[in-house]
Amino acid sequence: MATGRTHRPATRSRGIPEATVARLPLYLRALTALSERSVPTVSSEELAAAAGVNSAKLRKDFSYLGSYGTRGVGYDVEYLVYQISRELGLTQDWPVVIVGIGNLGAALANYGGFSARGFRVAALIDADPAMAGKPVAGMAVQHTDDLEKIIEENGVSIGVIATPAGAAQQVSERLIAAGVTSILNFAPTVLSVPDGVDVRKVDLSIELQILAFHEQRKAGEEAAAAATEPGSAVGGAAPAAAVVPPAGRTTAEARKGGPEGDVPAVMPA
Amino acid sequence: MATGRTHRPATRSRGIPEATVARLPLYLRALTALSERSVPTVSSEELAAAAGVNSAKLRKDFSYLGSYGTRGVGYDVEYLVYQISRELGLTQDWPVVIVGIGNLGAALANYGGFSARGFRVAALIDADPAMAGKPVAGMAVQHTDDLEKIIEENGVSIGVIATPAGAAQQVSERLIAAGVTSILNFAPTVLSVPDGVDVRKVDLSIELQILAFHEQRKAGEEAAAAATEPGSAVGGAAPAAAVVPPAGRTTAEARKGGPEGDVPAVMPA
DNA sequence: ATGCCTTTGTGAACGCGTGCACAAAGATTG
DNA sequence: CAATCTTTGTGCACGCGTTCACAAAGGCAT
Repeated sequence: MATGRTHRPATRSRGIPEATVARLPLYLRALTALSERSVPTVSSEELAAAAGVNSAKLRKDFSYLGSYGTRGVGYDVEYLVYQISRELGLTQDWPVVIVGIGNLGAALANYGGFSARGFRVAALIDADPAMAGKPVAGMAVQHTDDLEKIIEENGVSIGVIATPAGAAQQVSERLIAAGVTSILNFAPTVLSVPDGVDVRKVDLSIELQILAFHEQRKAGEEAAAAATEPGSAVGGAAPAAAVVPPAGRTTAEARKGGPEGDVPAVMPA
Repeated sequence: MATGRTHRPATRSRGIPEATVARLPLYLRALTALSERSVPTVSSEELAAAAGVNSAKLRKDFSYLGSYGTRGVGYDVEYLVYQISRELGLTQDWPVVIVGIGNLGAALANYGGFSARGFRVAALIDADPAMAGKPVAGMAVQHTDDLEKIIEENGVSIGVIATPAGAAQQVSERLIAAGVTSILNFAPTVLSVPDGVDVRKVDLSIELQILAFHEQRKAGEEAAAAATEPGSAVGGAAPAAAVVPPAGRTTAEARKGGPEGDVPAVMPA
């Protein structure tokens, strides 16, 4: 039910897999680019390449939306842009509030991609009285006291939290109480919200830590590979204590402690 | 996200599932908070609640790291902090460069969470000559011309891209050529990188679109529910339906009726 | 020591997502 | 119209991730 049509076979847009939904914006972006270049049609292979996914996956994704392709030809770009936009709800207007106008909040407010697709920054809200009235991205910052009023008057259902971690939970509660049902959280905290409220989080710190993990793993494998020369690989065992300095990256500080295999420093009783 | 890493069966005893890796930073954050409160031990149930996950999942996650718990008691907080930190590679120092010092790049540079855990901003890089030398977050911005030199001299293996979409691919190529093997991409573009390079993307626009999808779905369900009981209007913060007519269907003019035969009807308002 | 109580660690079942491979559908050409 | 070629749509199998449920393990009181 992209909309409220009740007569529609429930199998259509009701059950779109979450993984597919997450890729639709990707397809939409690629399609928009094609559209601007006035490309009339595109094959699943081409579009998949542009979106960085497997073509079979793309076709399956589109099959959840309906049969919008033409065999032997491909997909009509304009038509697909419209269908995906509609499915994602981008044919509507979504007023959004940003709470917490610090460095990040201000950057988000200035971000052009916001208004690009149906999203409109309805208000910027900050708890600091000194911020109130100040113009950010051509818009006066409003004080947290008016949060509820702003939400209700503008019919806001999506809120963006860019406050410090300590304030995030409370802000989310106020947003939700005022009627917000979707939150995009930039604060490094786990928000606990009632059922029916969607939360997506963007966490720089976590992303970096995940990258660091893989980076360390790569360094470990490199070291292990280098060690393959002398004695054969250690088999299924762990990268062992192959604490060989990463090849080619010997600059900077000497990496203390290898990838793994060093002895635990502390082991409490 | 990550592109490469297809080989490597990951069947290794040390092979930690990707999903688990993604949660480790979450656990670490919760554990750090406990540590600061001097809590000595924590049960899987408590920690899981703090991290917002299922306790069985948490125990299984930890089981990949080894048996660090004590039955009947729980996990030693300090010890676990250390183990996870080590596993994530946070006991090392990770110099990072941020490329693209616009609103977002500057916000990232000022973000405290960076230096918090082993990550150190080694340099801020921008293509605008006017930016060169300017201080941002207490650090002079450097020009893109010196990118390669900076990477090599500082042994940088992680790069953050905060440039406009158009510049991102080229920047990534230069970073990779200079030795970077992990990229955190904030630009709204799909980066194509060689195997062995990890890319994680943070895309505000995509997150919002995913939220919009669910928001629309919720509104549709509400409307459908309301339709069952005629009379009651939809309350809440559902945005006004501003349905746009289908874009010009140039090529497939005389196509079969519509998407599913229906023109986007306005929601039962 | 013995028995009870708490909590971990994990076997097993299930569901989701992915990718292969191919038949069917439509365009296109002769 | 028939043959051929291109590309979609999808059945199927596989692997990963999640969750349940429980036996084993350790602490603690008696």
